[in-house]
Amino acid sequence: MKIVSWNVNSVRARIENILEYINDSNPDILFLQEIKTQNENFPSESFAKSGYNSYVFGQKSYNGVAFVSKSKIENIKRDFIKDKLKQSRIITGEILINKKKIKLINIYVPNGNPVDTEKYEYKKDWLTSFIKKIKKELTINSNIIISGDFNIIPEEIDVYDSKRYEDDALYRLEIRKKFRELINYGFSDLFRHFNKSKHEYTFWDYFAGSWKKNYGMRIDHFLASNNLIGNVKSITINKKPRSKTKPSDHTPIELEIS
DNA sequence: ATGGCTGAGCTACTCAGA
Repeated sequence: MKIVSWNVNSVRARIENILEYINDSNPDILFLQEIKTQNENFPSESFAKSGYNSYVFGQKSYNGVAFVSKSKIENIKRDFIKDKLKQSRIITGEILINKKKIKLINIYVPNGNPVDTEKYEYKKDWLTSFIKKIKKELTINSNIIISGDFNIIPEEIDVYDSKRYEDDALYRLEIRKKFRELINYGFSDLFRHFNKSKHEYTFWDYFAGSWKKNYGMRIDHFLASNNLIGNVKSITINKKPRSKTKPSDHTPIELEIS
């Protein structure tokens, strides 16, 4: 089974690119973030034509997450945590892989910049609530996949110039510690697990020729509960969609699991 | 090496992203 996570930076502005990606890559499930639209304007019909069901937690203009899936996803929920600002940032569901019930958690973590504002506090609080809920969730179901745009650069090798980001909400030590805390509850950062020293990125700014210069960062992640690592066939960052015209600033990360 | 792109909502310009 191929599961893909992609911050598309507007599902409507990106629909042609996404459909082309689906046609090329044939994913079973897409975790989308930053769909930037309300449920009623989500292009479910376009995905249906390609054979996919849509499960949407939208919001006007900003944020928004969705699952797009060939098979049905059960037990869809949009209230995994109580979001203080009522932003649409998490959708969860359940699937069966090899008769194992797997909890799917699709997240779009707040950016948090600039750091001396309430935006940063919101990010910290959000992560605190999320981690607390995950800890609780592990007592119910030990098979969990968390994926999405974490807006966290886990380590120095995950950004082209870490010095520049030391006081940035994506790389501040305090934020990276939250990521470590989550991992320490029993998850693996799958890309890093299978690529111990690779410098690969999932995001490049639109401006200043960032893509051409490879000034990127790895902020989109697949976390799997440790008991699922043996089921992972591959984890790949697919840079092709970032090179297309009218691209998202993020590129898909692809998980093969059986 | 910051905000010089980009998108939404709206239809002039702000807000947001990272």
